[in-house]
Amino acid sequence: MTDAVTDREDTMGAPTAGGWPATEAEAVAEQERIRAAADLSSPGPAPGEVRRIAGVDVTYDEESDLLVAAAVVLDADTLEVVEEAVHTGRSRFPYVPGLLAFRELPGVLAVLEELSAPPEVVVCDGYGYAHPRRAGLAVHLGVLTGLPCFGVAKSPFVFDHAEPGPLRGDSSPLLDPLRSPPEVVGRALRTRPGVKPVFVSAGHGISLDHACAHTLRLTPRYRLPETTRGADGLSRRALRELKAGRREPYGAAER
DNA sequence: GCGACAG
DNA sequence: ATCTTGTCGC
Repeated sequence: MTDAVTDREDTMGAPTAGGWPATEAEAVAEQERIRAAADLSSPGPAPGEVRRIAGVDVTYDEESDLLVAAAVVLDADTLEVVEEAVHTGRSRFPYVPGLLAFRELPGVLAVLEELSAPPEVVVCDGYGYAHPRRAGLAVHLGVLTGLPCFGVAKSPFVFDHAEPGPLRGDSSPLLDPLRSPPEVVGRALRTRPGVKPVFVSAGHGISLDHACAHTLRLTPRYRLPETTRGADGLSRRALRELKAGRREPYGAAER
């Protein structure tokens, strides 16, 4: 009776504000415009040319429909936290593979506004150019903000890659198998020896080489960049506190 | 038609 | 994404 697409649209909820897409078709059309506006040729800032580098992430609560977006700005040299911000909102778009940006960006844009000054580079939790329409989260955020952005994802999504060498810094091309010949869209990068690689792709205003260099600078101890770890931790913490605060003190919640 | 599918 | 304890190892 209904296919998967219809089911997803049925879960999208109330009409959205600010011209945000209300359907998957609108979102796809918007991605075509985003792709056309992306800067994929600038080398952008290299490590050492940057002071403030930020990570952004969003955590969701299924039942309440609430979300918390977090931004953590690090000193690019020392990796110390220099600023943090959170923003609470409500989900405007469901998770649909290939349309993640429409779920995450309202919160991310809002939390970036909370910062005292814009960061010089933003690291996204997901993909950039490595996307079916070359318009992943990091591309989209970069186009909307004008900030250099790149993506570091934890899983290969729809792309292919050979196993990188075992050492930190080893990498292999991330390939889109749906193009002939397969196009290089990113890199599987080993950030810790013997540990599963991360998947880096350029977004906007920064090259893949620089994105990988930043990623290695941000991973002195763990697989994932400190920016991502910081933003993920902060958003989870903030959502947990928010839920605790909304609950009645003695479990007298239902009414 | 079916499975896969960033977070 | 989220549900979840302990456990092995540097």
